[in-house]
Amino acid sequence: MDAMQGNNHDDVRRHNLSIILRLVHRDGAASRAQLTRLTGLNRSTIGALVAELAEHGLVEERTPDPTKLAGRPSPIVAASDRVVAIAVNPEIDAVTVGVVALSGVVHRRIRWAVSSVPSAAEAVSLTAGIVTELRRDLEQYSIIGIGVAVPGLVRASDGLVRLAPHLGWVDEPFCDLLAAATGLPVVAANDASLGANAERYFGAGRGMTDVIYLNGGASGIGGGLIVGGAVAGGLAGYAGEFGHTRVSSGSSTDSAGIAGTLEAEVTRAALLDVLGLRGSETDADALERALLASDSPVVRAEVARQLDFLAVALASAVNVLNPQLIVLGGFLAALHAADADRLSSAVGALALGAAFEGVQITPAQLGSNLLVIAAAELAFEALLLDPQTIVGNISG
Amino acid sequence: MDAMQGNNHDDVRRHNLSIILRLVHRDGAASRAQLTRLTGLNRSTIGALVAELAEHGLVEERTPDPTKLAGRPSPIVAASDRVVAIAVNPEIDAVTVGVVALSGVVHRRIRWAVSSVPSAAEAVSLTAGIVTELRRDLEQYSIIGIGVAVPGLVRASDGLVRLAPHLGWVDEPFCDLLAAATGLPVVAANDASLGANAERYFGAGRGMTDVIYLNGGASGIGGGLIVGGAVAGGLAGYAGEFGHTRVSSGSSTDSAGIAGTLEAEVTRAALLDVLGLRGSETDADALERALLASDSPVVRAEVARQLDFLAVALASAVNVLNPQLIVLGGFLAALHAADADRLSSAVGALALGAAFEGVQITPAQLGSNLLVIAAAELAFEALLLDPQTIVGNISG
DNA sequence: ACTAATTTGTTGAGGTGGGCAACGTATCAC
DNA sequence: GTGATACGTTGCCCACCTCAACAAATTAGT
Repeated sequence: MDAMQGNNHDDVRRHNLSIILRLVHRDGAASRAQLTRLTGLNRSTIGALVAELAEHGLVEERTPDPTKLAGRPSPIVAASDRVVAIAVNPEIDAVTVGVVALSGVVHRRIRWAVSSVPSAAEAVSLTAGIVTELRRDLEQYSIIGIGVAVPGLVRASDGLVRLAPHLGWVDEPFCDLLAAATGLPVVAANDASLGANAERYFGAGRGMTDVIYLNGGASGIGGGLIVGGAVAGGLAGYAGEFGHTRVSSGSSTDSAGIAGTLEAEVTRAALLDVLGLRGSETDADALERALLASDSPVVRAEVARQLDFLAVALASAVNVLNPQLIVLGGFLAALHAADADRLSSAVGALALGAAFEGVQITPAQLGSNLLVIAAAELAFEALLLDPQTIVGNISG
Repeated sequence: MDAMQGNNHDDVRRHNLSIILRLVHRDGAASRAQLTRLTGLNRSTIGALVAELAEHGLVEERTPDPTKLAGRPSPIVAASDRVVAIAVNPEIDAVTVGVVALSGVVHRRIRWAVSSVPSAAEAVSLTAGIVTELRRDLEQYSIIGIGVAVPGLVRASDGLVRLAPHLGWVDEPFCDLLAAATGLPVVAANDASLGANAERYFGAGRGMTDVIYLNGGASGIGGGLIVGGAVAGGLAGYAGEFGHTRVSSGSSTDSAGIAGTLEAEVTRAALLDVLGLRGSETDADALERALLASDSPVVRAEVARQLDFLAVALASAVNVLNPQLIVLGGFLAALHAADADRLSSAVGALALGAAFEGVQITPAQLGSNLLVIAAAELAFEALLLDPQTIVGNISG
């Protein structure tokens, strides 16, 4: 019952600043007049709030757009390009570091390839090096903090990486190490959960409150949930592991050693195999093109097989969560593109009619910027929650 | 983005009144001193807020408990016994109507048996009759409204009963009809979702934020979710249908005609069958006693078979939702009691280690009062959200 | 029993911040 | 130009929370 907190006047101010900053961050620039309508606040209040945000450098006021409407034009309020978060995404073959502005602009994206799977310590020192370099270039920018998208289970309470199977990390305090190395606040979460959130705000699920996101990677299937408008993390932040849902009575096992699961039956490797492609040379787009181009019955059969298994997992999720949107990323997007109708009708046959009513299945939209935007969003969260306090602690 | 609302001063007052009323409603009576600590508000503010709630008759202040502590004793604030909601639960063989006070006391529970499955119109007129009767007895009570727990899918936006398979109701505007017949505000939701909420606040899941609730009834398995501290309804309020999760490749079908689902494999009827019992004569307790008393290998095998299938569904749910508690009601509680260790280890074997860490599986606690409390809670929600406004609209 | 210490209710003053209304200003239409 | 429209700006008001001082009710110690 810790959420049972009383409100005082400071909370009102904080909440109102938070809402305005969120609006211009998530939905893009808006005129002051639009903000008054969206928030229901008085226009004099909006004026004061925007002035305060502008004073802190969080938003900028631009000259009004010509609107062809009568009346005094309203200045455009836009999230700052100079307030940035650093996004980090360690993977088996590279560490990606990005710089994303509060305005949504991706200033930089640096993919630093590594020859062998990086240990946590290596990833920290590599990242810290890149960050030091970046800070020299970003002297007139304000760096809010670092957000890390980890391909594994991250404990929500303290950012400890409990298990990142592909990286071989177990109980690595990546956050604390990186914070110590850079002196910046660091927050981490599961990559797929962050991806779900990013797609919800900036991609295919814009404005939606109940979204299921599944991402198919080279080594497994991860996912994230938006339930009732909030990222569902579960007790410890491990929610969203759709890959280990049982979908068949087969004996092939997944990365966790569990048999008959989605991750065991639906794999990128099997698709590449029937297509005669090499994984290392085939990105998501190439796979999709190859699938669409092929008319081999073997390929079609494998696509159908995988789609039917995917449908089992999705149908269960639809029954349990009654989402309005299912977003598929990675090779699952390619699979979906190969035969969208089959997937949709298979899910429809296995799900309750009412729960599936109005459910859309779409590919992810954010592409290669997804995890950069997603991780930066995590770092921005503290600022969006409390613009006044956070901005006070930043150099400038 | 409709949730992007600004806060003004009225909202502060409303929020603070709401929080205090919620605290004394959900966690029982508390002293003013405790309320100051829990809310973080100033004690003078608490005094004013409690006085306002007391003036409206929503809470009562009692003489302090002897606490053995130094200092001036703090009066106890308790939710009123006289402010009540009416709970309604239509079933195939009866309509149950209850009267529950804001204090949590169940004043009445009337189970009106019917000889044939009631139509929506019959259930409405039956309920309205009982309510009229009750209102005569409850003249000095304030009736907040009516909450209905429906064994089926209820559209969240308007309370339309989309589908209640066992009752044979399709698109029945039960809420509107009952509201017209009684003149009271009526809200409805799925019985299992409401049950999950009630167990969370008043039963096995007290104070928890991520709970999965599954209820085994005579004709199927329903469920509800608490995700991140809120009831997860999904887009239209249909979330929680665990019964149709696929758990086997068998061909037996469930009530929706889908094969190999939890509801098809795990049934009360099959348990009664191996026990040689009649369903109509066996309530949940009797079933549990019979299961515990039996040492027949046939019974043990059936219990094991059903538990293993239940484990498949629960493991998927654990992976996806990372809950802290799984609550089992109805015949699933009996099944759990018959061999709790088998269920727990089977789920553990199929779920990711980290996600299953710390997950408890327990039987439901609220027993026969569950749905009465659950439905009343739904009716109370409007009052708890805005004590000032709602109480103004009530007769007294 | 009396005093000291402790905790809490009560009261009145103070201040923060949003609403409001009047006024000023920038655009469009004619 | 002139009017209409829409919006920013300003000063005042007020709701409501905090704070500090004081009063009240209890326990512990002598």
